[in-house]
Amino acid sequence: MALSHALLASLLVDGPCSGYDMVKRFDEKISCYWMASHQQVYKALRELESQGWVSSETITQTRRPNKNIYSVTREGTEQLAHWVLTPSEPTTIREDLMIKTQVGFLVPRPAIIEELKRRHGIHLTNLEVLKTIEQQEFPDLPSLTIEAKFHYLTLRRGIRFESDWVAWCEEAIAFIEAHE
Amino acid sequence: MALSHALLASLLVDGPCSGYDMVKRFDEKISCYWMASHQQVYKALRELESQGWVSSETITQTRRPNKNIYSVTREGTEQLAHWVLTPSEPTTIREDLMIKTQVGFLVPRPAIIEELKRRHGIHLTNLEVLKTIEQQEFPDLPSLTIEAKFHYLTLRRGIRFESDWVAWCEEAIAFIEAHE
DNA sequence: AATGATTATGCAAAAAAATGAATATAAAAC
DNA sequence: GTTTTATATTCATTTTTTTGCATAATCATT
Repeated sequence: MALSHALLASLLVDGPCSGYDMVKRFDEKISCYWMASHQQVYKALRELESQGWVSSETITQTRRPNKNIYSVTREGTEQLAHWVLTPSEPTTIREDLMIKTQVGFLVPRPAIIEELKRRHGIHLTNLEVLKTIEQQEFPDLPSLTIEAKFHYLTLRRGIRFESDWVAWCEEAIAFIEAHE
Repeated sequence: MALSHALLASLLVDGPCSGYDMVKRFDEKISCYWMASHQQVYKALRELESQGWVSSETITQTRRPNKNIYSVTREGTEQLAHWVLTPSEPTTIREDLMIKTQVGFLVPRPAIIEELKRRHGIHLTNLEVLKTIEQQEFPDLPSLTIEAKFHYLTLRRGIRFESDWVAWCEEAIAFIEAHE
């Protein structure tokens, strides 16, 4: 189950946090290549704790509900390192938009163009966010620690991913509009 | 459930087929942006039939087990067209390799480099297959029917996707090797 | 003073996906 | 001659993900 490994990785790299904070980290989806609902995250953290891979400390708060701060244990770190050494296959692609593109001829041309433009906008926005982070947090690459360099590589993956979507959307829109 | 729509789209674009053939279409993963096991496919086809979105005809064979050939019904086509008109959000990314990259500093440098090279090889192979199809099946773009053009666009998405992975792997390998 | 957003966590059910096992025939490879 | 691969489908179990519901206090806004 890679979700638990994603949680361990985040706790290790970005520091200990509560389930609530973890959900926010996932939602921000920056440098994070996993999505999960809050129900999944809370459950997985409890399971990780019962396995001994994370430990939690309850912070009693008066003005807010109490929160459990989770940290990776030594055993959790070892398990994570072990998992990193196992090969992983490319994730299966499941992309609604590609099915829709395959049968785009079923609907009026403007409808599919509109959807492609909408997607173009989404990916362009994501791209701009990621590029801003790149400029602000990684101004001088050679000086980075090895940890930061690995973090930078995941950011680069995101930038490429979003750029690629933007470029494909533009190609697709132009191609369909050029038909006839 | 987008799996059922993927099945409808394939039956419509690539023609009626059996569950067995459908699994092969999925496995070939060319111009197909969905993955499914044979258990999933057979189940989904039965459900689609009970909904009336596909119909099946049993072909009695003597030298082979009998097979059920599924075709999209008029209602199935309408439903698919209707679904195409609904907006779809980008698929959530769940990529093991990115988690591993995030915490790549936990393992010896050569181990992570090896994994990146392995992934590079996988995507390079995929890319070559897709590029061959592009050249063979789409030599003259302007002359294509609109159906073929939409099909071409999904192929282009695949080519971009694999190219992007190849490029990132190369960038990542070079970047890590340049450290220190 | 009421409304909505934010912080913080949890249970339960349903849907979807992954995994394991099974059947049966026949052609092809070793 | 035996094993492997291909054809063709199904059932059952487990895991994972999604969706809906629930609680409860505080902070900011109208």
